[in-house]
Amino acid sequence: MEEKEISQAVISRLPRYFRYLGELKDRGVERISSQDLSRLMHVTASQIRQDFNNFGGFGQQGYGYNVTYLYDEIGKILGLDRQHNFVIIGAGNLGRALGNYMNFERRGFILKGMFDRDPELIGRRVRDVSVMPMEELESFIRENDIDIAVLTIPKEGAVSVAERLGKTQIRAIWNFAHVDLNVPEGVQVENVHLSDSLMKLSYNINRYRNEQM
Amino acid sequence: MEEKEISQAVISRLPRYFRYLGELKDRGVERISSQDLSRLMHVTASQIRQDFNNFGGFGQQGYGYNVTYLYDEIGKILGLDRQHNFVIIGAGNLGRALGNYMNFERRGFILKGMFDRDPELIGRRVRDVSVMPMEELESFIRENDIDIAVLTIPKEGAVSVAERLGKTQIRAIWNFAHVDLNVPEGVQVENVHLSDSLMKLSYNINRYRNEQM
DNA sequence: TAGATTGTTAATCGATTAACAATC
DNA sequence: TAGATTGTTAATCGATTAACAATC
Repeated sequence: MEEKEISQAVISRLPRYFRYLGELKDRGVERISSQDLSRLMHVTASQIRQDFNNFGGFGQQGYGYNVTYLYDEIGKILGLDRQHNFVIIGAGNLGRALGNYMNFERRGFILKGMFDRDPELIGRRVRDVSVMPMEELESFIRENDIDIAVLTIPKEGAVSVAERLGKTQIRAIWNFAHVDLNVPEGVQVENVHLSDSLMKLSYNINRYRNEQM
Repeated sequence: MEEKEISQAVISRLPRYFRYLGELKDRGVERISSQDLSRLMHVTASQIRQDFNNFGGFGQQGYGYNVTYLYDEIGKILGLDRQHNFVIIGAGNLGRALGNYMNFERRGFILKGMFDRDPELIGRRVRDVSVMPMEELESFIRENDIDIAVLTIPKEGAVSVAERLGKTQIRAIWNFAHVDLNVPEGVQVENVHLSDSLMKLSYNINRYRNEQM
């Protein structure tokens, strides 16, 4: 295919484009120019055109972009036209919250199983899956075509579980544990470090306070 | 104080430094050079020194950095030496999960109250606070010295709640709703868009798949 | 003192913005 | 056709990395 690598800065912006285009589509808007979209999203029109052109032109000179077409194309780029089966490892509060979050399913992310090492939680149901013991992790992944593992366990256990996952067919780990994971190349890790995010918030509160003084 | 603005790129890296330094501290390590830290964290030593020097020198030539001192200083920069009182708005699965997450308290973030518009949930207890009705939001914020609001409600309600919050003394919104908020200047918004993060993960899975072909 | 390592300036790299020719 | 707006090249800006003099 010989495509040049797209920078992660661009990728990070795609979900936001996707969201705005989805809203425009729902409102029945048929076409939009990069300038109108730029005003709506508070980014430059130049950046919008550059971003889209990383993937080949989606627009038409003198017309703009067809909303539905662009929405679909970005969806495809993000892989939302495929089904992704996932398991959640860690059936605590956060794991159950994510398991219950229905919107993922709408985007093709299907919860297939949940795991926990706490015997208390085994058998407990979250939507239509029940919590399984950690011993069954590898066989379940193998037999259910799982490609994403969501890690919602404390950081102490996360590193060794990630190591186990690295030996399976899993393609990606969505990591909520507050630790950096080591995985074989080819396994994607996307970190959601909530306390990092909260600290950034805290910095910005205090920065603003100081600027005012 | 006349300080030059620190870029958000630098700020985003501080919590990770803080985490690694905390671990080193716990392991009893007294000093570390930028080079050793760079190997540990897989970033360049140059970046580490540049980052720290944004805030004035924390190190000593020929010696390196004192771990405890550096840890404390970064903590102060992040505002972790102050107490931040917060409320959670939205007592669903995610709101309760965040409310139960004890580690925030260790960093000075104290849960003071929870709110929901669902009468079913009013009075329900999460740790030592109970869920209050939305009508009480403003008075509670005023009377309890709240400076952070955590938004864990569906996107439909989030925009109007953010508007209400903008009129209070609140200094920051930690936004889990999948929508961009409009707030007065001086109110910080830190977004945690989980589905954006999942989409990025999805992109990277498929990118890697394509590269192999 | 000599060696180590920072703080800081300079060079490079990458990402964003501006400009405009191509074209619908 | 004329006007609008993209696709794309060039210019600018900012962030990262390299280099080295200062200094502990």
